[in-house]
Amino acid sequence: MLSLKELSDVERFKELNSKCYKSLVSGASALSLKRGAELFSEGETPTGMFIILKGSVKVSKTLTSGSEFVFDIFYPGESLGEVSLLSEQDYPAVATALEDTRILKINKKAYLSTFEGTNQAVMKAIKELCLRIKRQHRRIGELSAGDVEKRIASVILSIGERTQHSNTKTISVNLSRQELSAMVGARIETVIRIVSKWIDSGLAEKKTRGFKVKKEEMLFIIKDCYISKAIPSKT
Amino acid sequence: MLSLKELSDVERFKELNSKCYKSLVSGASALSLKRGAELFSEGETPTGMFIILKGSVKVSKTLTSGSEFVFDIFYPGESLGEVSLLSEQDYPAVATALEDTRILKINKKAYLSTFEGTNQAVMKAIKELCLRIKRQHRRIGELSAGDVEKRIASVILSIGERTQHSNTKTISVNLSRQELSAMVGARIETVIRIVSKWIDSGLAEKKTRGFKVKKEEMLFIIKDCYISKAIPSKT
DNA sequence: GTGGCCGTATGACAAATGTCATAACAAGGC
DNA sequence: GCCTTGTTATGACATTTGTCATACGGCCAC
Repeated sequence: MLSLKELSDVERFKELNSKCYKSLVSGASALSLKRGAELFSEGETPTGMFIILKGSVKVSKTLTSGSEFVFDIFYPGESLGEVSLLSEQDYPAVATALEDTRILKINKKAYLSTFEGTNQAVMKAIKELCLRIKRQHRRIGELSAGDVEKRIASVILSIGERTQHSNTKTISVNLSRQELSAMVGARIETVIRIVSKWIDSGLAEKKTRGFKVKKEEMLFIIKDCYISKAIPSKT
Repeated sequence: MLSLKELSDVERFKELNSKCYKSLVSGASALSLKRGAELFSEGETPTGMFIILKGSVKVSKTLTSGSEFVFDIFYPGESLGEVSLLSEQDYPAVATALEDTRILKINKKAYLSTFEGTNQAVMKAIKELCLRIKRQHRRIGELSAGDVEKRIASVILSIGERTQHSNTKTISVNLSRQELSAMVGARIETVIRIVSKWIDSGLAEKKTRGFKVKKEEMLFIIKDCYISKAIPSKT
C-alpha cells in the first residue's frame, strides 16, 4: 500500500476528489521488474491496471517459430492493462520489462470503484473507446502478419468478423483490389496476383463488386500469425 | 433533428437516462453520403462525432505520390471522430464513404454535455484511452511507412517523441537490433545492415546499449510517409 | 453499335528482403 | 588467462515484391 503523497505525484492521479483517493490508496502497490521479467502473460486474467513509473515495458507476441513481434512499448506515465480490465478480458499478449522498471499497480476493485456513479452514456463511450483500441491492436497485428498474402488474409478475416455476425463459411469482400492494396500496404499488382491465384485454385470466387473467400482457407493461410483470433462483439 | 425513437434504436444510445436523451436529441442529425463522398478531411476541426448507421467509411491518407493507405474501416454501429472531438484536435486523416452510407451525427455541444458531472478520475481515464488510440494510429502508420529503412526511422522518431521532452537534436535508441526488428516486422539481419549503413555514413553513432541518431536525418528519411507528425503530450 | 474509362490481368525485369552460413567482437564467469 | 554466451557484422543466394509496359474485359454515354 502506497502513501497518498506517492499516488498524487503520478500525473494520472493528480487533482482527484478525496473519495477517489481513498479507494485508490487502499488498492495501490508498487512493483519492481528486472529487465526481461514479465509483468503479465498472454491469456492471464487481469487483477488490476498498471502505470509505468520508471523504465519501459514491451507488449509482444511470439510465434512457435520463435520470431517475436512487438505491438507497442510503454513509457513512464502511460497506463497498461486498462483495456483488458475494463473489458473483463484476458490479456491478448505478453508484457515484458525492456529494462529495470518500476510500476504502480491499482487493483481491480479500487480501479473500478472510481467509475461508480458514472452515467450510462459515459460508460458506453468508454466501452466504445476500448473496442476501438482492440480493433487497432488487431490492425497492428494484421500489418505485421508476414508476407502480403498473409496480410490480405488477415484483413479479410477481420472484415468478416466485423460485418458478418452469423457463422457463415464464406466471407464476402466488397473492396476493390485497389482498396485492398491500400489496406495492406502493398502494390495493386501484387494484390491482383494473389487474389487471382486464390480464384484459380478455387479458394476464392468472383463477385459483382469484389470477391468472396472461404473462411477456413483464410484461417489456414494466416496460421501462426501475430493477430489475435477474434474481436469481441459489442455487449 | 432526429426523433427520440430513432436515437434509442442505435445500440450506443440505448438505455440512457432521460437527461442524456434530452441533450442528445437536440444535437442529433442524420447524413447520407454517396460512395466516394468525404465525411471529413485531414486538418479539419471536428464539430461533432459520428456513428455509422449503414454502409462503411474508410479513414486514410494519400501521399503526394498518389499512393493511399487505409488506416481503418468503420462499419455500422461503430463511432468515428470521437477521439478528435474529446481531444479537441483536428482530424488526423480523411474519412471517405466506401459505399452509399448513412451516418448519425451528434454535435459537439450535445455530445460533451453527456460528460457533465463525470468525476476527474473517469475523465482522466478517458483522456488516457484517447492518447492510446492516437499512439496506435501512429503505430499503424509506422508499419505502413514503406521499406524497412523508413519503418525503422518512423519507430525511432516515435520513441524520441515519447521519451525525450526537450528539443534535442539526437535521439537515443536503447533497443537492440533484435528488439528493433521485432518492432518493424523485419529480419534482424536487415535491421543490422541498415543501422550499420547509418553508422558508416555518420547518420548514427554507436552507444553502450543501442545507438543514437540525428533527428533531422530521420525526418528526412521518412519524408512523404503516412505517419502523423507528432503525438501530443499529456495535458 | 463505338469509343472511352475503369478495374483487372499478365509478363519481364529490377530492387528489396529473407534465409542460411560464418565470423568478429564484447562482456562476464571460471 | 580461457571459455561461454549474446550481439553485431558480412557474404552468397533464393524469394518476394515493386516497377513498368501492355492488354483484356465490362460498363456506360453517346
